[in-house]
Order: sequence, then structure tokens, then C-alpha cells
Amino acid sequence: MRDVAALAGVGLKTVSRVVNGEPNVAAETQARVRAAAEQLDFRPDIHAGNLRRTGRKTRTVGLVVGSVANPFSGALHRGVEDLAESRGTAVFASSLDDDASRETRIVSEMLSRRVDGLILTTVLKNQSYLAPEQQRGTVLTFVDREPLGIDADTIVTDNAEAAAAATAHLVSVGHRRLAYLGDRAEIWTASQRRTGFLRQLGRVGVATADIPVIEGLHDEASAFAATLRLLDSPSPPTALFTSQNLVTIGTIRALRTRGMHNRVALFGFDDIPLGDMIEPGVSVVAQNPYEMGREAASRVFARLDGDDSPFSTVVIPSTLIHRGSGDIAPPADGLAP
Amino acid sequence: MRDVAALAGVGLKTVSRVVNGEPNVAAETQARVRAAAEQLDFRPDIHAGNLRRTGRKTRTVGLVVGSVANPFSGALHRGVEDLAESRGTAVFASSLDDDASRETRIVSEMLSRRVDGLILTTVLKNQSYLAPEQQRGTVLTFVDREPLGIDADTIVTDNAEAAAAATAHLVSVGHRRLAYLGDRAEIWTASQRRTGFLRQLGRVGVATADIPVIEGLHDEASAFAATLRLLDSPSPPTALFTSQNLVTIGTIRALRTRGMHNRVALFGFDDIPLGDMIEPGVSVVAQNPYEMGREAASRVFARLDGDDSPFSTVVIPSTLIHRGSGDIAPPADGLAP
DNA sequence: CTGAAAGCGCTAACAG
DNA sequence: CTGTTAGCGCTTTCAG
Repeated sequence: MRDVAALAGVGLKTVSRVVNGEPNVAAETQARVRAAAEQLDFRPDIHAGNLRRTGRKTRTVGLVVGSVANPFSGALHRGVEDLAESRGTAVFASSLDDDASRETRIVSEMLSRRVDGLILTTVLKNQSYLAPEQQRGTVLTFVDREPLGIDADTIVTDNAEAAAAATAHLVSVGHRRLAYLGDRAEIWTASQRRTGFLRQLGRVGVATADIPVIEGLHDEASAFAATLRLLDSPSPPTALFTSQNLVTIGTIRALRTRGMHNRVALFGFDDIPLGDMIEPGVSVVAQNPYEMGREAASRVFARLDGDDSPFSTVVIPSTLIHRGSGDIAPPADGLAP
Repeated sequence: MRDVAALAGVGLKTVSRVVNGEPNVAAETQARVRAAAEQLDFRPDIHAGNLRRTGRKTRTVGLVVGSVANPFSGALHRGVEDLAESRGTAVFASSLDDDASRETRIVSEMLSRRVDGLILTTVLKNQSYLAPEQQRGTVLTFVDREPLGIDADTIVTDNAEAAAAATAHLVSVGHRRLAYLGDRAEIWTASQRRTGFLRQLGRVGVATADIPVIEGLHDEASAFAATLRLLDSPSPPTALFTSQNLVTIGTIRALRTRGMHNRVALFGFDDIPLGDMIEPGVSVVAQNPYEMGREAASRVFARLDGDDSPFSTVVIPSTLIHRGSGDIAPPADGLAP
């Protein structure tokens, strides 16, 4: 910048003014400065400026998701990005793999880079460690999962309700022998979905004591194995509820392996790519991750713009998509009680 | 930091030493400083430090991809992240949507944040605008597509060869009336794949003059429409080659709409999720985006660590996955010449 | 082993 | 409309 000022024959501050589009610079001076900047290929250092600038905004937000390779996270990321981009804000993205030990490290890494806001899909049981940072002015927004031990804007899906609705559908088709296949119970969404599943069964008077509730599944392989075990058990379920996209896929593979994909009903949480093209079509609860990301970013920017209303939780509605697998009726041979 | 120094009763530089793990600090002093830092919830500002630090590394890289919501980009992103994470380097990610007008803006945004390196899937015809930045020391690496007008490390797939191999397979099954469905010809990968497709036909003596080459497809909808047009033409092709994942999906939808998915052969470039579960299984050229991302990051870090060997192009091999759609034979009714 | 002074690239606050 | 001085939070340099 010094070089630019020298080349243009003006003071340092004048260059600063031109670069930042501040008023009170003669058009002719402006042109001269611009030319000099171009010639020297000058690029202002946003961080050096922020050091002194009031407000100290880095126009950077951090996004912490399950995995950037997961389509759910990808769509959410894109939602965040689309809003951020329109504000000249850059996005740091990091994957957690639901590994609690990574959370503090990644968050800390982002904070040392002075992000203005943090959009978090958390794994840790408790987010109270973020309170001092929130106090300091960093905007915290939680997405997909509710935080514990801290108050902040939160964007979630109607997990329990949607799970209950999917379950209700399976029951309405005639199923009584259902099974739940889901992720680790510590994960907030997983436990919400299980709750919705069981609550609905209770509501319609299906005894939940004999319903297999299998948890701790986090990838295709573990879901595949768990489903095979269920199918091979003495009295296999006639309908399955899977609580997550990877689990759904693993389960479908297992059903196909046993040739049961047209016999056992399936309702999955999370949409899966090409779910409409496989046989039978996969019935799912489709979330709206893109909208969740957009809404989260929107909350962050509102806060950065001074919104100081009480923290709120926004529920992004999900939709039941009926494609066939959820409409498979139980066998009529009396296997179902 | 000043506060920490005051609380610990030491000089500023001593705190700096402790925070950065530099030697020559008495164990007892170190403990005192650490306690003070903890108490004040001190977090060093990486950018303030970089201002004066020799080398000025921000431990940040930028990644520019097609779209973070695309599974190809997601896997690539993850490959970059996994390597970056092990080095305490954060990753900025941005989507381009193959929109040339966004490229300069996004790149400029990242440069003003002083990323140490840039991993780019470019759209612009020419990347010579980056030369001054490269001179300045920013490490540039191109991935998926070769740059023009600039010399830098590049990571690509064996596009033409793999496309030729897939084409060879379709021909070996007996097809002579093929068609190519692909993205805009300006996109380097698209043109490479088309070249491979046509070159292979030439090699085996299939007249390419009558082969439909449809370009400019960039999403499911456009691919769907183009495929329908082909299928409804007077002499429809017996085999299709699609040059990209979204195009492949749109094409499959069109084939199903016309009930031709078990009659017309299909080979796609890029793997698609659940491609093995639909009927028929989708034969594809599977790239290795994760490995491409990893390799790109590895090149960036090698350069940052001082590697100054000549720039090179690394080809990450892809694999042909035969799942059925590529093995559908042409009809025996003499339609094929 | 420790600290004081200078300065990284930029903007704030004021003076011209 | 323009420039000067101070200082952001940290590291460097160099003197204790």
C-alpha cells in the first residue's frame, strides 16, 4: 500500500480511502490511485485492516458439519455459501465425523482465525465451553442439533414429529412388528428420531417392549450387518425404520442380499440420491438441508447486523416422500400378531 | 495478550514464547503464563501474528470447486481437508457453478485473505491473471482441469483414455450407432472426454460423421430433454455415452420414461451414488475425487515446504465399473448397420 | 532466561 | 479533499 501511495504520489490514507470506496477523494486522484494499484497488482490485506478497524469483522464464518463428503452436509454448506457469498463473506468448512475429540480442536482453530460467526453441527454433549467466545461477540448458531449448556439461535428439522409421521404410516399399512435402526443415541437427532418412533407406536397401542431398537450404526457396513441379523432372527420385523441416510443405504443392501426388498417395508430418515429409481422406490422423510444452511447463515448475518432479539429455534419442516418401500404391506400369513 | 502478561506478571514476549512453544522459558514461568491465559480465555490472533512473522503463513488454503453440493466436489474437498487438518491448516471452500464470472471474484476474495495456497477447478479459458500472485509466493494447484496460460502443478483424471476405454467397451458389445451427451465444450474435462470418445470410434473404424454429439448439458433437466430427443429421432442410437454424473442421471430418467433402460446401452463418466442398485446397474468410469483432493493438497504442502522441482501433472487413474448398462447388446433386428 | 523497542499493513482520529 | 500521527495484537531484534 505504501508503494501504491508513492507511485500515485498521494498519502497513505488516500489509497486506503480509494480501496475502501470511502467518499471525499477527487475523481482524478482516484483514477491515479487505481492505476497505481493495478500496476503493482496491489491487493489489500483484509486482516491487517481488521486489526485497527472498529468492529473488527473478518467477513469470515466457520461451518462445522458431519462430513463435507456427505450429501446432507454438502447441501447445507451450499445454503450457507449462497448467502455468505452475497455478502462477500468466506466460509471455512470442517468435518467432524461425529468425533467429539475433533470438535474443540476444529472450533479453536477457527476462533484463532477470528471468524465472525460459527455455524455448528455439534457432537459434544455440552457446548458451554463456547460461552466465553459468545460473550466476546462471536455469533454462534447451531444447526441440525440442539446445543446443551448454552443459549443460541438454533435451526433444526422436526425430527420427532417427522419420525412419528413415518412410523404412523408404516402402522397404517398394517405393520405391528417394526424395528428401529439408528445412529448413536448420544447424537441429538438420532435420539429425537427414536423418541418419535417409539412415541408413535405407544400412541397407537403397539407394544414397544418387543420392538428391536438397534443403535450405534453410523455407516453402511454397520447398518448392513445389523439388518442381516434382524432378518435372520427367529421372528423378523415386517417393517424397518432407519434414522439416517447411510443407515438406510446399508439396510437396503441387506434387504437385497436376502431378497426381501419387496417384502419388508422401509421408511428412512433423510433423502437418498436416486431413491426414486431403485426398486422399490425408497420412502423417506426428506429434510431440507439447503434451507437449513440458508436459514442458519441468515441468523448469523442478522446478529452481525445488530439484531439482539432473544435467541430462537427455527424448525425447518421436512416432507414425507412416498415412493413405495413404505407401502409394502405385512405378509398375510399370520406372522404379524 | 497484554492482559495475560500483566496477570502473569511477565513481559509480553514471554507470553508469546509460551504460546508458540518457543524454548528458553523457565518451567515455572511457563505454568504461570498458561494459567493466566486459561483464566482470561486467551486465544492468539493468528493474523496479527502473521503480520510481523517471517514467512507470513496463514495456514489457510482456498479450494474452488464446481459446487460443494456435488458429490464429486464433496469427496475432493474431503481429500483436501484430511491432509490439511493434519497440518493445522483451515480450508476455505467456494462453489463456481462453472460460472466464469464468479471465478475472479472468488479467487480475489481468497487472495485478500492471504491463503497460502489455492486449489482450483477453473472455468475461465485462461488463468494467466494468476501469474503475479504465483510470483508473490502463493502456491497454485489445479485439479480436475488443466490450466491455460500459467504453469503450475496439476492433478487430473485420465479423461480421454478412460472415455476411450468405455467407448471401446460399447463397441465391443456390438454397438455402432452411439451418441455422446456432454457438458459445454469449453470445459476442459468435457472436451477431453469427447475427444476420447470420438478418437476411439475412429480407431475402430466407426464413421463418426453420423454420431450425434450433443453438448452444453449441465444438469439433469437438460440431459433428460436431450436424451428424449435422441430416443424419439428417426434412427435412435443403440448406446449412449454420458460425460458427467448429472448428465448420466438425467439420461437414465429419460431412458426410463421411454421404457428403454434395458434396451439402450449406457456408459457414464463419473460414478453415481447407488449406481449399483438401480436396474440395470449403471456402468461408469469411476474417478477418484478423494485421491485427487489429497494429491492436490499434498502438492500444495510440498511447495510450501520448499519443494521447488519443476511443475508436474499427476494423473489419478480412474476405473471402469461394469454393472450392466454398458453390456446391453444392440437389437438384433438389423437396426444397427 | 527475560523484556523493551520497533514495526508488520492497515485504519481511526484528527489536523490541515 | 488530503495528509499526519498513533496504534490494532503480535513477532522480531537486540540488549540485559
